[in-house]
Amino acid sequence: MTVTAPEVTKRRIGAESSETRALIIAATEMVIREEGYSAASTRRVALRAGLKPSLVHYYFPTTDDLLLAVFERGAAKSDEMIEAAIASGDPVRALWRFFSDDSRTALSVEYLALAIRRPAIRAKIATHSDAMRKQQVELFEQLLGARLNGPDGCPPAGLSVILAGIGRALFMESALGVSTGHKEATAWVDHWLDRLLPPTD
Amino acid sequence: MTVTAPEVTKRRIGAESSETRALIIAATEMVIREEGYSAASTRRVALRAGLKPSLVHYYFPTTDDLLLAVFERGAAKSDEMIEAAIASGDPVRALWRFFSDDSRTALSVEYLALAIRRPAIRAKIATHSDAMRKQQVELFEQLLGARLNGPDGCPPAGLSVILAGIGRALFMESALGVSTGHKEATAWVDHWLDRLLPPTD
DNA sequence: CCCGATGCTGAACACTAGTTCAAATTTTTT
DNA sequence: AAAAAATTTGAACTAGTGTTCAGCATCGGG
Repeated sequence: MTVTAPEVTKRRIGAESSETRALIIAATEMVIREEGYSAASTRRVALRAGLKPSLVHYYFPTTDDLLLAVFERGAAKSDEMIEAAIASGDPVRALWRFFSDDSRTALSVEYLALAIRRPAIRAKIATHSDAMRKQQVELFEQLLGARLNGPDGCPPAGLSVILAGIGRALFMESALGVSTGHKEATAWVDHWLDRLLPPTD
Repeated sequence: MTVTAPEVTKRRIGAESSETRALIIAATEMVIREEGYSAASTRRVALRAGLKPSLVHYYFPTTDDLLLAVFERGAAKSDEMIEAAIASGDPVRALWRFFSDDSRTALSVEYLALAIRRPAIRAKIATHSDAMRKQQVELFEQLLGARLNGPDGCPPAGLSVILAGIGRALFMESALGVSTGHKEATAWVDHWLDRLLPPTD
């Protein structure tokens, strides 16, 4: 007999499919949205979800496990939105709308902050960011190919960085309460996109 | 007798001019640089400076007081750098270099994060950001006035938002470990500035 | 009907943080 | 040198966090 697995006396963990588990993830996302990632402690999350802290740890042994799960869910949602944008009639502008969407950007900024301080999570977020960018590069290449080398042109990869960067800047400054120049920056992006990709009207 | 001031039995606070005070501020900035603003606790700062926690509180009754002082010092330094950029022969590119300077951007991103979660500090940071922007708008107006309305043009306020935004994006993504498209974005900015403001060579 | 798997709870431990304050120490003033 | 003022320290209190774990509850199948 004997043999079997040399399991290290694993602790019990709640099922992936559990409703409670989903509830915890949702509550965590809310907390992050409302109070920032640094408020996303297992205890606060528990309070928010109306559960006991130890139950949170039953589903997510460590806080990193929880945050990772939350990010994964968020990333999946964001991927869906991008897919939808790409599938739309005007993918570039849809993408720009995606980048300047406050609610999404709020989370993505929190994840970024999270990544910088949580090594365990950084890799996953970095990989996802990079994959998103590459996907966009391909899209831009197909869509704008010829035009990108014109005098107003911009390599696809640069375009992606620039749109994402401006979108994030607008959001972060708004959160701070600064908005000088935002109208102008937005108008410029619109204008630029119009030259790059004349509206088909 | 009596009368005098209705002082609320104020606690004693260390002198503004104290060396220890300066040391504490410097240590705090280091901690923020190396471990992020969330690591800037009075106790960690004390450890870092080789002092006792209570001494930190002698100079800065609350953590917000400390962070505010640190920000003020940082803002002053940043103002100096901007003044230097403006006084240089090529202010716009000097400013862009300022925005893409890693070491400065690192701090400014931390301050931004700080502001979003520390109401007591938000106002000061917001005011400073706005003042910086307005100063730049003026500069761009004087410098680029005519050209800004051309087909490639951009209102000065927009230009400031865009350069700051792209600079921050490049930094944050680098910190994360993502760099796809960075070369291209940087090259595009350089190219754009060249069209807007031909190098005087 | 019992039994094991699964879900959940309470209590506890170790640790970090902010803050206060009386007392000790050092420096400055007189 | 005595007195006053400024600086520094030690110890403590409060509060929050991550995490563990033994055990209670429940529930579906054998």
